[in-house]
Order: sequence, then structure tokens, then C-alpha cells
Amino acid sequence: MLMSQLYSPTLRETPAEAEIQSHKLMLRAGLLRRSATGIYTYLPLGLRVLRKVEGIIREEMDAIGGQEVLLPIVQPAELWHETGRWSDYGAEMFRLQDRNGRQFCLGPTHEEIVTALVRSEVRSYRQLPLRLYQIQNKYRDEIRPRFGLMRGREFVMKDMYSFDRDEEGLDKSYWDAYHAYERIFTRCGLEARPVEADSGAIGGDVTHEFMVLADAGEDLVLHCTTCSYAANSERAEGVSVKRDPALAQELKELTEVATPNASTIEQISAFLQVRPQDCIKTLIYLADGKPVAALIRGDHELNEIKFQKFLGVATLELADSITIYETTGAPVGFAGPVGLKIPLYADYAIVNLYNAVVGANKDEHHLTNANLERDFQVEAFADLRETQPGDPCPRCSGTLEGARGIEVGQVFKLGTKYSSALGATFLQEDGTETPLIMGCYGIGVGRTVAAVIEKNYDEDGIIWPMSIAPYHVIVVPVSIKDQAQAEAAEKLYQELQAAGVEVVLDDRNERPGVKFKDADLIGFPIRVTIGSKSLEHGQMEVTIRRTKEKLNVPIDEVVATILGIIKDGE
RNA sequence: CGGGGCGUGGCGCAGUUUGGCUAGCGCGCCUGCCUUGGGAGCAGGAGGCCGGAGGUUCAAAUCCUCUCGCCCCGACCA
Repeated sequence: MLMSQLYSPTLRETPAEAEIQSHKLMLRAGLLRRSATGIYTYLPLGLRVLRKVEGIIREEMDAIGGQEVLLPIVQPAELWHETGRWSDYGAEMFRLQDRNGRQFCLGPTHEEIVTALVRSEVRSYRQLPLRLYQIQNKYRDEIRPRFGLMRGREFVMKDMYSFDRDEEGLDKSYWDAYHAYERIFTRCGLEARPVEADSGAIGGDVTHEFMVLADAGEDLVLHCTTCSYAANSERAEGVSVKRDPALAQELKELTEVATPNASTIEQISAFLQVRPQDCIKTLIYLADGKPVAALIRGDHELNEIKFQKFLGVATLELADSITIYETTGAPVGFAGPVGLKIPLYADYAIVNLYNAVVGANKDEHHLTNANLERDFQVEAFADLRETQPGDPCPRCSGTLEGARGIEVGQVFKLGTKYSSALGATFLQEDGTETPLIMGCYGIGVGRTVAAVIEKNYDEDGIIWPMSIAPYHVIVVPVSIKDQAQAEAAEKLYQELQAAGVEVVLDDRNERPGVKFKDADLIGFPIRVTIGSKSLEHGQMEVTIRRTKEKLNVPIDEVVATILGIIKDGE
């Protein structure tokens, strides 16, 4: 490719739309342009990188027996009604109608469509296991798209679906995918850490997310400093605590105090001169429509996922102010456990708390010295709060540390959720009809590209790993008007192409500084500079982008040198 | 959806508070000269319904109303 022809307009200045490095650099290096919020055009260089990542994914999916298919983007509503997700998915789903008024959506994910495909074709255990995957655009009308490719509304995703006859088969599919993912991210030059996670709307119990630790990450990963435990903060387990008589304190007298204008923990602790951890927050929720209360220590946050799982209810939402008033007799901010007539569930952190400050269930009043058992009882203690950095590890005696993470992939054991709902069954050897046991395994392809940049850039631009670089080499004659340089550059360009190297020749009539800057910005792993001085010595200069290392190489050894560097880099 | 910010040539911005000449600057782009080891220099040039619609006014980028789009924080989310 000739640089003069390459449609990759580089920008000297960063467009105002970008906030994080990967987004800024993709715009500046001419990889990407925005079309609408969360929707992007890939320009030639950006597409080449995307295709490289896809290529690695294909190889690893094929290696574990995956077969590629291409599933439709436009999907009929009926299928989604069958699983109930037409309504469950809510506003996040792009919906459309055909001319006859028939409803469709732009696929946000493909469980329904792939299960429907398989249900009509798979009849027998003899056809299993089956692993189908696709790489395809997906559509989610995200509440808040951001950070370029990091969270888009249209995005490229690989997903594989596995179909097995039993749990054992699913387990193998799961771990095959898990290990394939480790290889994929490593080959992309990424360190992606598998962490325990929540399965969210997809469903299923066993799941890992692959996280790239980076400041731009949207998730908080908690990992143990001494053992290998790592989990998404929304999933990270707390440690169960028992009531310990040794920690008991003298029970002081329960006292009602006026707390004008103090409804938040911050205000109350300041007003009453107590620490937040000596207060108890009483949060009123509607669990399947019925009011319940969660008691959380003042300095902690409730984890709604844990609470919902613990209660085993289908819906859980914060109660509205009317319900709170009806339940507690007070406006929001003054609820407390004493005298409350709804089920109370407390986080473990409350177990050994004495003489706490709680709401009085009375406007502008709180109670001090509230105590468990004497003043209120709870239905149960549970791990209900958001785990935080500094908390003890649930697996060992270590401590959890926090880091931001970019979720580049996730593997799930789905079980029979979709196969049951959609009637995807097969016959076992003994003739019994059984739902297929499914797993699903996603990788955000565009997001992976963004993650690679987040971890590989410097003040001059992107530093591509060899394996996914848009081109391996750029050949830069210092002056294209110098005939000797132009000819030497052209000759090397031809030779590299013949050797199978992906190469760009910068044939522009620009000053060298401009060409160097663009080469660094785009991030070609190798640059060959051809100047009159080195030519006179029968040499060319080979520069490694990542290290800035320069090698003066005899002209007839340049191709071999480059082939060696490429090989080492992959 | 709540809070905040921003829309002025391709990109980055000034001008808006206090309405007034022909709407500016830097970069990029085109032509010529010159230059060629880290985003050169000189000269000439093209390119803007100031996001859109209404309104106020002798006069609107500037004031008012409505609207569309974009960014950030939050709620939310494979």
C-alpha cells in the first residue's frame, strides 16, 4: 500500500469528542470515525486491525471444534416472546417493523436465534456436542454509550454457543472456551485476567469475565493480594460473620434525638458526631412488589444483585417515597429497624455492631444506641453489601485490592434456560427427550482493539503488537525526490511484499518529520528509514516502534532482518 | 431519565456577557517557489445558510422561545 493512497486521514489535533486514549488515538491515527453516538465507521487501517483480531479468534475457535455461522441481525419478535425477553430486554433493544407491521429487533445477542436454529436440526445425542460461533454486529441502545469502541450501540462481537447432552459435556465446552480465551488474548498481546462475575440478564450460574486491567475500565475488579481469587466487585463475595460474645459492649439506653435536615449518613454522622460505621442504613425495597428492608452499615453500600439473589425474587427495586412513608411513617431518610413491621435482612457487618444510630421512623428524628435483639430482630444475616478494596478475601486470609478492568470477554454456563423455553430438545441414548445444555461465550472484538491500545501507546501514538498491527512495516525514504532513495525504497517495498510482509511505502512528498510522526502515530511496529547517508554506507535504518531501538542493517540483509523481527513479535 | 458542559470552514478554538463595519485565528487543504533525519519557510488562494426553526430589532453568531445533535458525571447495562 502506498501512503499517498491510503485512506487514513491522520489528525494533528484530537477531536473534542474523545476522552480516553484509545478513542483519541483511533481518531487521530485515522482508524475510526464517528457516525452517531456509539456508532462508528472503521477506516481501512482500523478494519485491518479488527480483521486481525477476528482471525486470531477464528483460529482458536476452530481449534476447539467451533464451526462458524452467520446469524441474522434482524430477528423476529416471536422468538423473543418465547423466552420472555421481548419485554425483559426493555428500552435497550432496537425495535423495528416491516411494511406489514410485523415486529423485529436488531439482535442485541443471539441466544434465541441460535437455539431456534438448533432445535429444528438437532434430534439426537449423536449430533452432540455442537459448538457454533459467529462474528457479527450487535445492537444495543445503551443508556449511555461512551469512550468510542469501549461501549457502543453497534459493535462487533464474537459469540460461540455450545450444545451438550449433559453437565459433563457442558463443563468441557466451558473450560475449552475458557482456555481458548486465554490463548486469544495472549496472542493479541493482552493480559486478560479471568474473574468471577455475575451473569446478569443472560442467565446461568457459572461465569467468568476476562478483564484487562486498565484505568479506562468501566468495572471494578477485586483481587486478592495473596491467593488467586479475583472477582468483579458486583459479584465479589463478602465473608460471613458470626455474633461474637467477645465483641459485646455495654448496651446503652435507646434514645430518640431530633436530627433536623439530616437524612443522609454523611449529614447524620456529622450532626451527631459519630462515625458512619456506627450508623445503620435502612433501605426499603419492593421485592416482587412487597416491601422489605435491608440493613447496611453506614459506610457500606448495598449490592442489589446479592440482595435479589438472596431473596430469590424476580424483581427488586428501591421503594418509592409513598411506599416508604406508608411502611415507616416517615419520609425518605428516617427509616430504621426499630418497630418496623416488614421483614428485615441485615448484612453481616451489622452482626457485631452495638449502640448504633438508626432512623426513628419519624420525620427529622433518629435513635441512638439501637441494639440488635434488645431493640429489633432480623429475619436473617447475609452477604448483602458491595465488597470493597481492603475487605478480607473470601478464600484465604489475604486482603482484596481494587483495580479498574475492561471486560473483553465473558464465558457462561447457561444450562437449559433457552433450550427449555424454546423447546430445543434431543433424544438420549435411552430414548428420553432432554433439553440441550447450553453455554455461551462472547468476546467484544472492537472493545478488545480498544483495550490493546489502552495498554500499548506512548506520547507519540499507538504501539501495535505485531500480531494485530494493521501493517508490519512502513518504508520511509527521507526524501522521495532523491532518486537513489526513491529507487531503493521502491525496491525494498517490492521485496518485502514478495516475502509476504505487510508493508506500506510512504511515497508522499513530505518532509521527514511529517512522515515519522504519522508512522509513530499509526504505530507500525517496524519502520525502515532510507536516507542518503546510510545509503552511501550501503545500509538502511530499521527502527522498532516500541523501543525506539535503531539498527543499521546492510541493504541486502534488510528483508531477512525484518522477517526475523516479525517472527519474534508473533 | 436527572445534573453539568458544548455546537462558529476538515480539526482545534476566539468572538456571545454589553446586538452594529466585510465573521476572525492556528492547523490542515489547493497553486507556485523553496526545503528534506522529527509535524519548515515565503507568496497567492479556496472553503462558513455561525446546528435547525420561529420570534424581538433599523440591525442577531450575539437577546428570547422551541427543537436537534455531541461530550462528561449519575442511575442502568452480555
